[in-house]
Amino acid sequence: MNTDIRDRYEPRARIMKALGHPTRLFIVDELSRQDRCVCELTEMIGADMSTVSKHLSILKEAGIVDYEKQGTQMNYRLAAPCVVDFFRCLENMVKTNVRKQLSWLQADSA
Amino acid sequence: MNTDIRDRYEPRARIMKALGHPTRLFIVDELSRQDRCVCELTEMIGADMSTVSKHLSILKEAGIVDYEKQGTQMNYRLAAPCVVDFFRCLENMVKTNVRKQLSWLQADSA
DNA sequence: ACTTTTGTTGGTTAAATTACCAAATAACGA
DNA sequence: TCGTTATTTGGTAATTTAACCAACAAAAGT
Repeated sequence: MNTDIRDRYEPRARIMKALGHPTRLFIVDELSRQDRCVCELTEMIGADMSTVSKHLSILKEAGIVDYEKQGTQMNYRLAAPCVVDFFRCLENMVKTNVRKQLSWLQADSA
Repeated sequence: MNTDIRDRYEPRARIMKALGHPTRLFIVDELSRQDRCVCELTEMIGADMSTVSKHLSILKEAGIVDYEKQGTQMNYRLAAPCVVDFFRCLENMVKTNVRKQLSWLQADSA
């Protein structure tokens, strides 16, 4: 692949990739409402804490979240609120996709 | 992992994941300027045409692009222009990340 | 009909991702 | 100091992704 293109788009791709997992998308959504520690997020998500911690480090690495140590807890917060602006676009796309799938189903049964 | 969360966020995550690759990000950027056939994109990207075709099918599956057959060519176009609105946010994040890395480097050398 | 151009699909292989458990680290409180 | 709570890191196995080549399909021109 063209090296220029890779180098130019790779940093942006890394951010998108960080958002490309349901758990991490949930975390961003939740942090847009209020700051949370790892234990709270782990409780909500229902996975191993080490798994959640790794998801958070991916988001941190991408510059999407940041944290602050408070006692024994790590308080995570949204560092790039602009990502949430994109969620409305995503939701519309999901709706469009579902409508499309529905129309395929109806076409098949006809 | 909590099944509800997965089911709720998975469709949105799939769209983000589709955008999480430098080649696909380039394609979206290029299609935001003008429609292109697979051969043109392949030429610009410099990868195997089958590779580019597969990238396009991932973007199509996510509802990000659409195509129209014109003779022997497939003309791809951007189906969800709102994704491009997010690019400015991405660019700012990349800049912030680079600044942060720079400050780490300076802190190390000090 | 035959060839060329344009694209997609299947197969294979290497690399990346994800989840869990176990072990290590750090701050607190008894 | 010792044990507890909160969190990260390392290791491992299963799954997914991505790239190439080869084979197939469709439209166009000769």
